[in-house]
Amino acid sequence: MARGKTEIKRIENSANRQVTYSKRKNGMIKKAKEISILCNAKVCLVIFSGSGKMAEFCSDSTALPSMLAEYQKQSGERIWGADHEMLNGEIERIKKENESLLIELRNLKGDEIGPLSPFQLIQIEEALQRGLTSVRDKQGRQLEEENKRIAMILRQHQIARRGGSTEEQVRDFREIGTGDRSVHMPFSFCGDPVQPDFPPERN
Amino acid sequence: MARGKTEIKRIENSANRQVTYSKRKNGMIKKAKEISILCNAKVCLVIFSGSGKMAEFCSDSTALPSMLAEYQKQSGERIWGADHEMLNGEIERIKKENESLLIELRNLKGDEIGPLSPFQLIQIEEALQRGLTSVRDKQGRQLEEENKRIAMILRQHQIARRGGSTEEQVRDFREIGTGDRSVHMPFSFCGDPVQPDFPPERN
DNA sequence: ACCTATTGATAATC
DNA sequence: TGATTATCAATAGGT
Repeated sequence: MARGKTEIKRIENSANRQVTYSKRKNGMIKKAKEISILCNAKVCLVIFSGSGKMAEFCSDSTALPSMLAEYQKQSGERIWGADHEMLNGEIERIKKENESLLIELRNLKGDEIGPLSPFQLIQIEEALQRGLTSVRDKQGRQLEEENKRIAMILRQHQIARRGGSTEEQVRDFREIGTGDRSVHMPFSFCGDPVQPDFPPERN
Repeated sequence: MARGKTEIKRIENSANRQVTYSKRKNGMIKKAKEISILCNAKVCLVIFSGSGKMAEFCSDSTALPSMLAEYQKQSGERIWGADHEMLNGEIERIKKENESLLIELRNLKGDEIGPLSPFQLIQIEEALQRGLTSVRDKQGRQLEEENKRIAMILRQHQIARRGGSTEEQVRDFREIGTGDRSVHMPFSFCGDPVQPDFPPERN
């Protein structure tokens, strides 16, 4: 604007462009400050240079979110709309999935089966029966393994007793009963649930 | 800036303030346009007058969302953060809930019980047993009701036969066997699931 | 709104 | 970058 009228067109000289950018950027920020003070206005100014560096002035930075909300309302533009709506949709979807899982789970546990039809009840019954079979089968196999382990340990101790009972081997024996019960405790040691259909020992 | 130096302080005269706002607002928007052209910069300028009316200039309105994302990244400020993060948190929470429900459901169905401890297996077994009891109890009660219904209908037909068998009454009778099976079909008519612990008729 | 004296901004140059 | 300065552009106050 000085030393010759400035045409408003892209400044081709990169250095000049950079300098002009810097000056005008400062000028705009100054003006933004001024108008916000003089006229009691709220201003939000964000500038990105050609190289992507950002500068900003905001008359009340804490109010930026609500300003943007207001902006969105007044301009009708959806700024974060796409993102936001996607998330909301996702939540709805998952919640529904959740709900149906919960219902299925309750039904399997025998709750809220009041409104179910006989046919549905039969399906649930069959599912429960299959589950029970699987679980008991698994318990049976765990039991077998435990029995094998115990048998093996006993055998070792019999051998040890014949060979000469050392301190170490006695300690080994004690560990059987004091280990992590939730993992190593044989099934047959647990309270008194409904017993599986397996004989206590098969081999 | 003209006719006397302007102090940068709130203009108390409302009319003057309004005029100055209007002029400076236009000036700023012009400057914003100019810098965006001259320096190849991206500018987003949003101004709210004291009365809340909005004016804006944005060098590339379609790019506003990504500009705001960039703004958020560079400034570290959370623009839409509160809302957005809340939604994300919600999604995470529900997904976890979902996952655990799914695992529980699978376990009840006898799937993926490989890594479970004997103790866990017992709990599942008990849950299944309880569910089975509930379901069969329910089936038993449904069966009773069905039996009562059938008994009642038969009794009506016996009465009808004594009184004089009309066409309508015969049609009624046929409907018993062709109705919606999933709702009205007595349990005892269904395939051959494991039978409930109830006798076919109690009263 | 328009005008214009004046101030403020800034392009060119160093 | 920063300072200088000749110019141009913006605008305050009046109409």
